[in-house]
Amino acid sequence: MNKRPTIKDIAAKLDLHHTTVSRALHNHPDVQSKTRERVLDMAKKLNYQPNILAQNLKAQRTNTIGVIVPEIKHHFFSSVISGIEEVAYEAGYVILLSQSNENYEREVQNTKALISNNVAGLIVSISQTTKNADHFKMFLKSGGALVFFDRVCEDLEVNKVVVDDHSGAFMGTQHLIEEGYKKIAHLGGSRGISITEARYNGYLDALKTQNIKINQDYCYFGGFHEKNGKEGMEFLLNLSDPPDAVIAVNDPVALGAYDAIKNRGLNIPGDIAIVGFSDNPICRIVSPQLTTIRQPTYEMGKKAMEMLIDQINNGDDNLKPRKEILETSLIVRQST
Amino acid sequence: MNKRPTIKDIAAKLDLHHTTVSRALHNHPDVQSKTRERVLDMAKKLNYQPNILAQNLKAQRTNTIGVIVPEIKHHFFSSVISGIEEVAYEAGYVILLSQSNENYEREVQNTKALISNNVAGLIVSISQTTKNADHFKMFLKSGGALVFFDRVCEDLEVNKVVVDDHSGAFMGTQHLIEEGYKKIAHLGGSRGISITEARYNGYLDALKTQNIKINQDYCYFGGFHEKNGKEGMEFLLNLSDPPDAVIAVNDPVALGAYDAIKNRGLNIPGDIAIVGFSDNPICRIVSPQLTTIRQPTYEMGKKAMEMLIDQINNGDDNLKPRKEILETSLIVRQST
DNA sequence: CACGTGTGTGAAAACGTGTGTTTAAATTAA
DNA sequence: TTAATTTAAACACACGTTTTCACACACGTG
Repeated sequence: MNKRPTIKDIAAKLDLHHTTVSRALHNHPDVQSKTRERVLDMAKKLNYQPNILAQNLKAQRTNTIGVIVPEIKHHFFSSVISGIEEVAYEAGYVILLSQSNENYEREVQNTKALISNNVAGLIVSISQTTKNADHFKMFLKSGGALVFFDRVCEDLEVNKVVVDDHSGAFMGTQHLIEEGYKKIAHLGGSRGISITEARYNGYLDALKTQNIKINQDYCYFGGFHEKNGKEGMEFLLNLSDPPDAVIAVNDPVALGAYDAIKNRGLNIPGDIAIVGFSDNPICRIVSPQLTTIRQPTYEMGKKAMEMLIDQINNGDDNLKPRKEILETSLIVRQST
Repeated sequence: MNKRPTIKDIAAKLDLHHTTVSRALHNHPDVQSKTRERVLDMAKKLNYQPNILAQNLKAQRTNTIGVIVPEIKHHFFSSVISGIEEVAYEAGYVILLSQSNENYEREVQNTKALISNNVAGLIVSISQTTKNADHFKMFLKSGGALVFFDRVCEDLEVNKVVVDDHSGAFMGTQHLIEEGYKKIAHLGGSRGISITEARYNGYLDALKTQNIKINQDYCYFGGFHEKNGKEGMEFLLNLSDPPDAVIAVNDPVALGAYDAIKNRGLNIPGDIAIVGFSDNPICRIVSPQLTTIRQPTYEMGKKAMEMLIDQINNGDDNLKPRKEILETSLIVRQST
């Protein structure tokens, strides 16, 4: 259990001052090349690794990025995290990950914990139950760098990365209209969440553009999980005049709808067509393969991290925050 | 951009010494209850959050756990991470996440970065290309706490959490035998990786127990991805006497095999039966639904974190490391 | 010889906390 | 009343690092 060596240990071995060692390790010009070599050799020999804690305390910043997502295990989020980590790695940052489990209190706890850990910045997709942004405001007030992705806090003036939810839902709905479906329903997410509203509006606008009357019974709002989709679809099927097509707020919800439809012995897309949202890998595997709106998840993570790094480096407080909108694309498969 | 308040700020406002503030915040008995209250009030008023960096530097330990996985976006890993995070959160730890992308050099880099960040412990599933454990030995030598999960380093004497891979593959193979399949093949992972070997041996032993001759042509070793499964299955189908059943090293590989089989216009399970390994949610959604060996992924993460915390708290160096083996179960669906 | 100019190194302070020890005041015991 | 004890707060130092400043020495120049 020999402790990690420090620059003082190196200094002692070489009969130098630890200051000199510090300089040697940083290629400071004031240190003789011969001395530098002795230091570097000894550092390697002792397997010296700098104590980042001490470095950070001294420098008053860290190489750590906090990430808060609702649920790690969802493909969408883990894929975004993957993108974040990739860029973070390149840039010498390391990510502190936590999940809110869609729970507001836990999101607040996580935020505080990450702030306490002096993260250089925060990348967040907010939980379904979060209606209040005080914990983020607090972070911003103390000069923190924050980027939201996907589920953003619309009324907070910070950098955001989203996909073009409106246009995605618009495309999906339009596709259904073009395919000749007349009674198009929408399985939405939790009300008040940015993506729920944007996708709902995309759906509405596509119908309006084609002068199709909007039937409020066809607009169901549940949540983002499979079971919400199943419940919603059951509700729709129980209507006296059930829809012949559905566009869902995301793929899990669409697959929940699959369940409900198959349970009734109905056929997709014969009886009911379905469009998902995200292009989860499952889409290609289910039968019939699910038509969906592809979101560039990995790119989203990369973009979010790039924006954050940019913000950290050019900490210009009065810089107008940007909202990066990534394009979605319609992937037509067998379910429509 | 007002800086975060420190105990010194609180002390200055109350005309106290910062150490008194420190003690007040920690309920030290040497501080008057009236003083303590004043301190707590001021702390709340200034929205004081302790600087964990400084605390950790002082205490020579952190509340940070490093996690290294091959790829975050894989359901298996993200689900394990979810379990890790859950227990970590309960215990006041926070996780530093990095991915090796199945690349040995990157795994080494990640390990070093995490060590530099003074993690209290490390939870690792090693990359496909890792044949050398020097980076972990280095960590252990300096007293680090390490737990491996799933893909473990067999020759390192540390805590491990694995599923009973042998018994899982045994069950799966036996199930195929019982269903009457005679020509059972195995699509394995990368040679040398613990789970590859354990599952392969489970397959072999099941055949031996039933006195079924082992055909080396039926044992293909690729990797852990879908494309490896597809390639492997194509190889098997090209044999002069192709198998009538396959047990794969994991679900993605099994699904890759699906691809190859469907491309040939063959029927599952009519022409070829398939058994996967993991019980990825996709299994229930593909058609035909995939028979698989369920691994308790979430529990695996929880268990790994619990073991790690245990090790950190009872830092008994001469404690014999444990190998926790979680039970697998056979989930019979439509593919067999 | 006095001066300035580099050059390589050491000394000290700082980042925010926590702990062991000391001091001053308040309380109790003799 | 004085000494002994308890209490509450302050002080000094440390964690590992970086940085500012100062110093010692060698060198060449006027």
